[in-house]
Amino acid sequence: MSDQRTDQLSRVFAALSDPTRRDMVARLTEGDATVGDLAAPYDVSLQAVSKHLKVLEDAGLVTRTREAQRRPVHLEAEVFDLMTKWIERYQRQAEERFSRLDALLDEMNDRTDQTQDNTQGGTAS
Amino acid sequence: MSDQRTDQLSRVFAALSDPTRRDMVARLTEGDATVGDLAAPYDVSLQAVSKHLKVLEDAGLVTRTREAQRRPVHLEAEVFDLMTKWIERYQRQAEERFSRLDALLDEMNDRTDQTQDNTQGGTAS
DNA sequence: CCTCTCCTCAACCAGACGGTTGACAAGGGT
DNA sequence: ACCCTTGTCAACCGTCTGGTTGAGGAGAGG
Repeated sequence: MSDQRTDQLSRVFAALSDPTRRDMVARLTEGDATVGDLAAPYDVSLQAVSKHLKVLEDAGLVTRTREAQRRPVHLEAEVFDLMTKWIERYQRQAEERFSRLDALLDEMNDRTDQTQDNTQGGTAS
Repeated sequence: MSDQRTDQLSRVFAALSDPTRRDMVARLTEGDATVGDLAAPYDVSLQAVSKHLKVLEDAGLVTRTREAQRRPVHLEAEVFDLMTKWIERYQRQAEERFSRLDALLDEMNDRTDQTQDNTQGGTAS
């Protein structure tokens, strides 16, 4: 299948399931940053931050280039589209089904009106 | 422990980071289903599916009601908004920064053209 | 009543995850 | 040359996770 050792979508969702990593992504929307910069706000070791960045990188959310001893981290915002597409798809489907269900219920109400006697003003949702 | 165990956004992302769970959500857009229905396509025990559903429920993506011995599972699509809002916010920010950077680079190019000559003979110390 | 269906709870296990510390590679600054 | 800054790699540790099996609760239906 299209499962290349856990697909990217899974990795993206997993990466963003950590508040610290979400925070880093938020920070990166303001511009590239070094590992040290990103580590500063948090009370964890630099190595931990390095690991977080590896997770983000493996998810394709981030790229790291080389600049002297520093490794500037850059946000790759296109990956967001992957999620948005997935979400929108099922969100839309759920809404469609919802309106179909509404229509169905309306129809059932109509039928009930025809076959059975209806109580007055029964505008049940 | 600042929030209630872990915040909902984290739980939602974590819940959707599993392909099986994403698949279940996809299936639920077509209508409510029982645990057995949901378990059928996968080669795992019913208990495992039950656990998956608990994760989805804790994330607020799903609700389970009671109907005889069965437990129909219902998708709560509103939770998607939580993610979409988060994503869109930073996606937009990243794009804005991108265009600002573009503009800045253009301006820098203009200035370079004015103040300096070309790369030739640049014995810069 | 007893049984069968549908599902959850509890215990357990292997592996992934987030964190730590220690060592060290890479590259300036002096 | 030396050292200091910046960051990664590796090993280790406690916890969470996804899976299993076994036991059992809640109803429908003989």
